[in-house]
Amino acid sequence: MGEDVTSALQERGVRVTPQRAHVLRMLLESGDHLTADEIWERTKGALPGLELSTVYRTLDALREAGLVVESRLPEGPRIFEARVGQHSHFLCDVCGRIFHLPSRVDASLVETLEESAEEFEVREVRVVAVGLCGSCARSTRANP
Amino acid sequence: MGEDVTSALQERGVRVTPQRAHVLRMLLESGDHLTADEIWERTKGALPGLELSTVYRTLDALREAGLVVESRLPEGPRIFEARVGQHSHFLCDVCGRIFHLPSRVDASLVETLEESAEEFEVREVRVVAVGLCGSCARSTRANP
DNA sequence: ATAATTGCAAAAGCTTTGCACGGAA
DNA sequence: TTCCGTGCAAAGCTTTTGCAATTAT
Repeated sequence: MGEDVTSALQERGVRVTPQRAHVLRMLLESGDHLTADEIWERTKGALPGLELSTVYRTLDALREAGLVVESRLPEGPRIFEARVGQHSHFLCDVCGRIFHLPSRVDASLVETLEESAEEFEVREVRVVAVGLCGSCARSTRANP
Repeated sequence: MGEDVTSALQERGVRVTPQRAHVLRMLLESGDHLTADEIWERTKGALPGLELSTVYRTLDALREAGLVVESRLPEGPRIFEARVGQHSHFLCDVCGRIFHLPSRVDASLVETLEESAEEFEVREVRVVAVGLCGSCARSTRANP
């Protein structure tokens, strides 16, 4: 598994350092959307003396290499995740959890955009939908 | 025209102050997407001693009243605009200009989302598309 | 050997907050 | 009159940067 991370970095022409390998592996294994600070908290145990500024530089490098994606929600600091192929998010108002929209939804959104916004050459679409997730909707109906 | 701004504020139960009236009128008249700092620069002439912190508090009040909308692009500070009914944006990579997507595009996006993301109750959708606007696309083709 | 990366420390940028005074309702 | 909004000053949080030592290739 550590091998995978190392070769992923090498293939992208990114110099392999313990910091980059740990951060990337943690993001891949957790599958979470995390702030730089949270990533720091979760990796500094394994990397004595790791600095938050190094986390930011590491994330920059991973993002440039296409291994990590960064997003901004309506509030709060930036969040980072391992790249998984699509980037649209659903943010639950109540529990604060972040979901990926199913990729077919993502695809339809891009399609819709490209069909109707002929003036523009779309390179990238970032969607953040906000509302109630399934479980919060159910518990809201149960305890109104 | 100043009357309109004043009554818009009153109708929403917002106390009318010169700061709030000027900021709202400027946003309405310009139709621009502006950072707090830019709003400050554009209104301080008419409002001697206006503080940037007051601009932020003013924008908070106007946003809570539903008169102003705030967005975050992939980079840079938040931007604010007078509420116009839809909020999806297209950001040109080259010239940096921000466009509103046609509202039918907005509507299709929400529709697409609600049809396909049945798990979620969507309350709000924020879209930022990034790419080339019409005029930048044309000049790129002209000077490659 | 060479160039890139890190730790450390400091600063920069954006935004919020506490308090006392002045202004709107 | 009563409460809210503002100016002013300070702090807070997130992110970036300079530099010397260290490390990957």
